[in-house]
Amino acid sequence: MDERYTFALRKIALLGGMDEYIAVSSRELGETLEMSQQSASKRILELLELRLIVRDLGARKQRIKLTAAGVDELKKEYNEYRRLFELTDHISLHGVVKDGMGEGQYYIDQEGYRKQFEEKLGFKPYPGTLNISVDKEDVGKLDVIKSTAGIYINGFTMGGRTFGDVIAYKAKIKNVDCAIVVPARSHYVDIIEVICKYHLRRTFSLNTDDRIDVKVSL
Amino acid sequence: MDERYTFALRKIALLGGMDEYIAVSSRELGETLEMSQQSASKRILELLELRLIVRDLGARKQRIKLTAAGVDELKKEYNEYRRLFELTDHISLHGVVKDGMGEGQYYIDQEGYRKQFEEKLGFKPYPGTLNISVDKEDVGKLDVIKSTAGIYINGFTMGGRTFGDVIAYKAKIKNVDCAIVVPARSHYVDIIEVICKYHLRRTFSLNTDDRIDVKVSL
DNA sequence: ATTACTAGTAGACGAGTAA
DNA sequence: TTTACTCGTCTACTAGTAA
Repeated sequence: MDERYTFALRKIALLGGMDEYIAVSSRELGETLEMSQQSASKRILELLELRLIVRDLGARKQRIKLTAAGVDELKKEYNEYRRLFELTDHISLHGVVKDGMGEGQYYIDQEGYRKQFEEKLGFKPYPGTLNISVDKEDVGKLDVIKSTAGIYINGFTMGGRTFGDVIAYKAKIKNVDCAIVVPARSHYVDIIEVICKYHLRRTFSLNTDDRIDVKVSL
Repeated sequence: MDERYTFALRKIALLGGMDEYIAVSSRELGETLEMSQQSASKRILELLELRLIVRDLGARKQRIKLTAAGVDELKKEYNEYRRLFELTDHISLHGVVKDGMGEGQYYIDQEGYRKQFEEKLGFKPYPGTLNISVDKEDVGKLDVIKSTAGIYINGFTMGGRTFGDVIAYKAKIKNVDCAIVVPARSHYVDIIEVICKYHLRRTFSLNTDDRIDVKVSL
């Protein structure tokens, strides 16, 4: 991907073209890209050809918008910047305590997981998980966390029931060692489950909807 | 700034050249930039000329590193991406309560600031500021906040003493309206001052080093 | 191996202009 | 006003090669 294209995409996005169609003449785009109207017009044609933008060529003024592919290009570059500026040795997730349905305990208690947690994490988890609803603005950080290695916990079958692979990431809540656990094959999640040697709710006197921070190690 | 340069800077940074000197031959750089050895060599000379990188030209292999100016260029672009992907209608700053030296009160009490606060923010600030040491990982967000408009508070001279321009940004702490205040011509800061109608320390029973979140509106 | 010069060239750009 | 064609220029690139 030529940086000329991502540059143009970024500037179009900054003009608002990521969410909806925006009216931008080739002259205007030329100004923001610091090039002539002719070159900007050509750039638009190139981006259209690459299917990075779509256009609604009205009578007076064209309206353009990034396609999903165009947004993906920008996300790719954004993630490069995150690697440069955000990742130190941990990522902080902010959120609020939520009620689990008790299914956390059911999973943790499974011998197939339990043994691996002890072996690979170095602590015997308290039976039950602390559920945290991650702030909307921090949900993207989960992608970054998932792009790192983590500790692979193999799934198993037990009495005809299948328990999938999960990945654990070592973490801390106020200096207490714990781990967040996510399904290996998971889509979008905004609730994380935290396991710990201690009963976290009791240890920190947490109530539902209390704010809490989790520092995930990388 | 030509996107060709920031592209090269970003790739060098991803190779580790943001923190320390890295050994990269012009051939290698050419590979990562998808260009010839000759062009990569030229690009390096250009970046050197612009003082965006520095070089230690050893006998066998050159070692290069981004300068502060080079890192700033990347930060600028990073902030553009943050605006695209992170910013909804607010930015959350996380940090801990710190002791001010009482100078907050001294400034707030100045009639020159006081009147403008009341007029432009819509509340009469409690005399005194809450100082918050922003988490290291959130300090970068201050740049993003500063890149937005904010509410300009003009400086003034009073008894031979000059009080500089400051910028206020409306914010909330746990749903209580407040504002963060930063000097208009400020360098790097990691402590923010919060003003509010109420005495925040008392209202929220805050002690020094307590964790706290501030939601800055955009 | 390196880095980086010179020379030649492909292509990106802008001016002029049509629709 | 728009968008976008053709065409001439100029520049950013690569190949060849020196040090």
